[in-house]
Amino acid sequence: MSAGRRRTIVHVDMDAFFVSVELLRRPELRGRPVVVGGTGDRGVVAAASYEARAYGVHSAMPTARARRLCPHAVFLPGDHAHYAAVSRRVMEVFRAYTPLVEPVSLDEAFLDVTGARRLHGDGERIARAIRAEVLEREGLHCSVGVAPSKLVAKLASEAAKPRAGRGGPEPGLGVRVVRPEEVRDFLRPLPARALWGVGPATMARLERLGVRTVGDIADLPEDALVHALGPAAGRQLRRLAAGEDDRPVEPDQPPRSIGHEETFPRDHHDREALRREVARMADAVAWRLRRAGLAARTVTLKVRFGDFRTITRSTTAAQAVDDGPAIARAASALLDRVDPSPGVRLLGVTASGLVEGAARQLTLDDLAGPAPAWHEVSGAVDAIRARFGGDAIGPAAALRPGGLRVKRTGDAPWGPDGAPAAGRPHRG
DNA sequence: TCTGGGGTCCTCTGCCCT
DNA sequence: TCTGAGGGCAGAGGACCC
Repeated sequence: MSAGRRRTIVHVDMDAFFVSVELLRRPELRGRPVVVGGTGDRGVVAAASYEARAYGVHSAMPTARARRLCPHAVFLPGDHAHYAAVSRRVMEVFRAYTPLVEPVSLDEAFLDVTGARRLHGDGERIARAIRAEVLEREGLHCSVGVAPSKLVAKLASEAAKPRAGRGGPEPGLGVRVVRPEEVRDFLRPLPARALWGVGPATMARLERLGVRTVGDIADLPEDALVHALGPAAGRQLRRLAAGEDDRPVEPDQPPRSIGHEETFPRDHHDREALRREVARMADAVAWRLRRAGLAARTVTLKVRFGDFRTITRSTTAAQAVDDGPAIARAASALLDRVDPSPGVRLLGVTASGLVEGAARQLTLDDLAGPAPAWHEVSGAVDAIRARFGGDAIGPAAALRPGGLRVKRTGDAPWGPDGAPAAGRPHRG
């Protein structure tokens, strides 16, 4: 974006999205406290209605605590596939105004409407039109911020949101516009925690410098921030506090990693049981990779112990893969480097170093042994899942107490022991 | 009170290569 | 042949976001 051209960025944030979608299916729950999220002993709240928020329930709170705070709330497990379908339709509404739509999550997106103003009117007009259209088409409310940058547009949409009052939801502005000349005055009184990148750890360091508000950060010398937070974070925070944010709206960002992790109802101490979980998760990750047309070079195993200590172990191979057995082999070898005896609470498998799937085919064709040809097996698995659903088929290793069955060597970048079979790529 | 699951980005360290 | 500097990558961990 050229410096001379003033941008108009819109941030749309759906109000209590998961809960609102559920209420469309179950209108009899309207006006009642509703909580969507993990319903097991170790679950957390994904979304709470404004009626539930009035009792102090909020997202990321352990479900057990939410139950104590609001025992008469309705707890729903959540239906991610359905929310994703609704989200896709909402995003299509946005794209009718501009092709520059960057989804942040299922319920949030940035829009660069700079080039759409001639056709659709100024930012505020576009924001109100989008709100009205989302409500008309999907029956969902959203809050919209309009500003010259992503940071301020996001904070503006937050300022436009409804609030949870004792007597129920209190409506917000719906649309909040922050004009360029208003940016500094808008930012200064906000809590420092409102800035992108300021979480609990950074806030604790800032408090030691006497910082409470965004204005306090803007008034600090850059040296002090760099000393407290490091060069990258310190300088970035100073710029944001001054309202300087030229990050573009970027549609169609390819994923950097695809992973799957699960917290177990009870801690696992047995390596073979964990190996079966690894095989299952590797298969799930591989399926998602193939659906995205991607393959991965790096596999990371994440282990969280009963005391919440979390470690990661990763390995990188020269060739990218997208089949479950190869990813499972790599992750299983990483698992061998971990002592599960203290009790494993969570296990995760993540694929990164992603490349387009076409590059993968070359290497797999080269490396796959005469039998089985795993890309063909994977294709068959995908076809079955497409027809009968994701649970219709899975890796035998995930079911059999006998553990992961290892293929003969030479069939993938990770050998039978899980070590990269083709060596490290040339470096330097 | 007891902490999900999906991610991104940054920093630091060690290693390898030039 | 040895040594140090510097760059780049891998691996690990931390912080953060929704």
